[in-house]
Amino acid sequence: MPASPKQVTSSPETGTAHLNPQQTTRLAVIDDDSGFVTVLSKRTDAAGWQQRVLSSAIPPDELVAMKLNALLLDMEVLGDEAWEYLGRVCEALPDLAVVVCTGRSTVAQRVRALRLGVDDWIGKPCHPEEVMARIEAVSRRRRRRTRGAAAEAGPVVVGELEIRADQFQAFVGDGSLDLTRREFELLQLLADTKGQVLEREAIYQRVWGYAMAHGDRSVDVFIRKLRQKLEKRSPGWRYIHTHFGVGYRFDPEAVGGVAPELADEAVAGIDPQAENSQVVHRSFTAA
Amino acid sequence: MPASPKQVTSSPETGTAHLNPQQTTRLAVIDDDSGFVTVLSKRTDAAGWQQRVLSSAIPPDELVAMKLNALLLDMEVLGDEAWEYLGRVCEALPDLAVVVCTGRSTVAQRVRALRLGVDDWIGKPCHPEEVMARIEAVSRRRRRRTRGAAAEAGPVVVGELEIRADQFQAFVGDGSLDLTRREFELLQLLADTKGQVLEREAIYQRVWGYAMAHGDRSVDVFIRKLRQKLEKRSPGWRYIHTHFGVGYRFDPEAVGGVAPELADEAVAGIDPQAENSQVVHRSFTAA
DNA sequence: CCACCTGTGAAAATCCGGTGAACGCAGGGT
DNA sequence: ACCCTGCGTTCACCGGATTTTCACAGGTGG
Repeated sequence: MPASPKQVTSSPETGTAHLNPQQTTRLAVIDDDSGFVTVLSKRTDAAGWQQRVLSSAIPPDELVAMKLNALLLDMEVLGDEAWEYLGRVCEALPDLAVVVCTGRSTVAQRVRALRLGVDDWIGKPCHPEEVMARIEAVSRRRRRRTRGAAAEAGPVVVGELEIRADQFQAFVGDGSLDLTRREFELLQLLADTKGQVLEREAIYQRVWGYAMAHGDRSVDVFIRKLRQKLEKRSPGWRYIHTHFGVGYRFDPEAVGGVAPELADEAVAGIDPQAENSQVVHRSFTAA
Repeated sequence: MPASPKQVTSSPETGTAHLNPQQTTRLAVIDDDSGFVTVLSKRTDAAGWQQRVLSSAIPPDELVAMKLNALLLDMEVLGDEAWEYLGRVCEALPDLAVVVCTGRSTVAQRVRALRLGVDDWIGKPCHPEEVMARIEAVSRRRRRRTRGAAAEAGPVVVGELEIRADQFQAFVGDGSLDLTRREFELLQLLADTKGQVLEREAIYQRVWGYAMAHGDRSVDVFIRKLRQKLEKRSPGWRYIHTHFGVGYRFDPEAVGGVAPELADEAVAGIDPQAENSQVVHRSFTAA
């Protein structure tokens, strides 16, 4: 019970590329050219990649469930809906590395695909080694980006909080907030963008790794959990502010349990009932 | 007491129909193939990219100083030190998009370059459009991550107003106007089209995201709310002008005892432009 | 002076975000 | 193999914030 560090462990990498630095590549291949697939598989296995081969397109939702890092596909197996499918996939999983490897193509087709969100286009025939190198190159940026921030130097301190990326945990003094992975990732994102108002979609996108479905309230729920844990360890500080109709903003501010001059008001206002919650940020405009 | 928890506001889907002045691409090209460079430049200029052409390698330090987004280079002009140079550049500027565009090459060379940190490798001859599309594709990921869609450029200042897209809010000095989301979007649209007279239908279409029903007065109501909040924080300035029978026009002008001549000037400069000659609003101020 | 428009207030209808709780899944332990 | 527990997702409900809708008053133009 006492602050047992629990954290990480669990949960396989949530798909979010955001916080999975070190992780083997999880690749899905949509192609029916058995020769090509076989040869490629041999290499990827040797490289320790996890791979799944599909002989036809599958809905973006299922791709999400696979928690992939990269997707390699041949336009030919997609048939007529190829473009529309590419568009949907790239939109739903903006963080997924999408590489097309297909036969003959025109400049116009390649440009169209690239503009649609595809990360690279390779013509067949091609060497598996180059395919892998290109997939790595595409994945690299994301990894460097996210990892850079994470493995970063010292712990980040905001307000009374100490966020330790190396522990996937946050502390107040020596007490752990006991955040789950998702909670931690959310907190880290917020802290990284301190002061900015983030829309729910943007938060979801960056923490969960894929597009938020209309009406999903996960972000709200996690914000609540975070607030609870923050309040528990660091009462007297307000960290997460709600911007009605927009999203949330992280900005630590000591809230006054202390406002002597307004004693009466304050005393009256002291309602022990935690219930109040109703944060209501109202930042600027002191008025 | 419930006096006024107020905050920003909301608005569902709608969205964002605004144009986003995406940050321009800053590209450096290291190549001595004048024909290629010329053709490419024509395209990049047309696309609004900022570009610098170099006929030989320059030290990474100088590349840093140029604040580039992308670097396009031909292995041939680098000579013997090509590999070593690529390595240094990729290491020194991890966030720079590095694309090689060169003549014949072997799989081994391409793989080597990609593993070294190069983001893409294109063989010459190639179509400039594809080169651009690939550079965009490489830059895309980083851009998405670093700046959410909203954060774009700095705050916009008009009159006494400061419109901060990253906060979904407008300020006068340090005081927030306390705009709701819809109000903010309306203000943003107006400010973006400063000086133009917008018809109600057009405003509705762009802020609400769908066609305005006949007889809907929402736009009028929101204009009133905006005017109230603007007046409250910035008296002495007139921002929204009514064009009878047409719509509204945003144009900040100091009003009041202070600089009459300025006001005249401004009014005079306005271009009626409405097809109906009749218009000619003349904002009833002066008196 | 007569149609039209636009400015206003306020009531009515919606939308939003905070909550508490139920579900389903997966890992660990027995 | 089975049960227990932690975690992430989904729902339904509720009070409060925001948007729409209305009816009327004041202005504008011809």
